[in-house]
Amino acid sequence: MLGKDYAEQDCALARALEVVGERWTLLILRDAFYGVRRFNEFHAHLDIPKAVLSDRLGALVSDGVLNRVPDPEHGGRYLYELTQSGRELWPALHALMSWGGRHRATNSRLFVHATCDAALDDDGRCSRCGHTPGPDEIVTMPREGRRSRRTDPVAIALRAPHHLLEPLDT
Amino acid sequence: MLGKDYAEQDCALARALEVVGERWTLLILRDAFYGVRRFNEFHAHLDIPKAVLSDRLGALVSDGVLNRVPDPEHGGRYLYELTQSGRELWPALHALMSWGGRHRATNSRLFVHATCDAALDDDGRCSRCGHTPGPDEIVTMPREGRRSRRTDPVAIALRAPHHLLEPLDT
DNA sequence: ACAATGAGTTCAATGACTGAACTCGATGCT
DNA sequence: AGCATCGAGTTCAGTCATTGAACTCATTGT
Repeated sequence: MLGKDYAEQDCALARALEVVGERWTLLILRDAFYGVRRFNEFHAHLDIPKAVLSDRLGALVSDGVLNRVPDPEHGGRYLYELTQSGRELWPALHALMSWGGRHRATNSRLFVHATCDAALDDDGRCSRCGHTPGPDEIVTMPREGRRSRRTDPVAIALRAPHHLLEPLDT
Repeated sequence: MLGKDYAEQDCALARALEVVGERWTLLILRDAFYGVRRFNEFHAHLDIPKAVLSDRLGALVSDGVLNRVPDPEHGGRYLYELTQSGRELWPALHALMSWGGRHRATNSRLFVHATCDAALDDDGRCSRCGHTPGPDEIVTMPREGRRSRRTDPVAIALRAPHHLLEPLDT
């Protein structure tokens, strides 16, 4: 996105969009909430050019939204994990997903409050207890009969219910 | 944004981003919530090239997020107004603004539940009654001592408290 | 020792964004 | 009536971002 800043807009939305407003960035963060942590997993699940993925991950790290940490199991590799500030993007992400699910209906996923086992409403509130859980208390799963047609390891792992933020097993 | 779609992502977020994910689009919608309705007001407040503004407004209209209606006061002119589906983007917009205000603090604005006269929290909930009002029940105003340095008519009109969705008087 | 995999970087071609100049119809002024 | 102005765009050349393919290089796996 040419000129990714909005210098003349002294507005909180413009500042937020300078961080998450570029093409692919919110999809990368969605995957991060789903538990994707490796470069190649992002690449396989997103069909994004590697150069762009590399650029976006770097920007998110320097904006403090992701952390790049050494992979304890493989020397020379790194994992990308959401920081606290990154996790606080969950409400915005969920609101956009809800809107997309309502108005551009495709296979939207279900989000469930783990401790109540009850679905979240469009405002992110648990339909049983009324609280608005953070991502660490949410389980996601495909809706009935709406499995993704993708066949990459991430898409397959996400066919089973999965706790947000927990590393995917691919 | 090259290839603005995300064809291989069968996901509600991708569908939403195909509508609101391009550069400038969410800032245009923010202005629409603030009551901006004319081409030139958008142009003056956003510092966006006219060709891009024209393209974005057209796309939002054909995506059913804005309506283009004849201006009753001026023949040959049109007004852009949020449709119902456009208004339902408010929670997503508010969530992004809250995040920007918290993590990239600049002059974020205040949003108040009109019937309670109490501020909204980061989840968009009224701090007095606990409801999550829609944009038609919200008043926005600058925070103390945080007036925008912009001098266009829209920025000036927004220095006074203003009911969302109501036409700005410029 | 050799091939394969993960995690990138480099590069040419393509497409989007920018700013300035131009158009065209509807008021507004004299 | 005639002229300038303003709103709402369109056109266009130059610049910059995105794409996809090819390349690198270190680390496993066999």
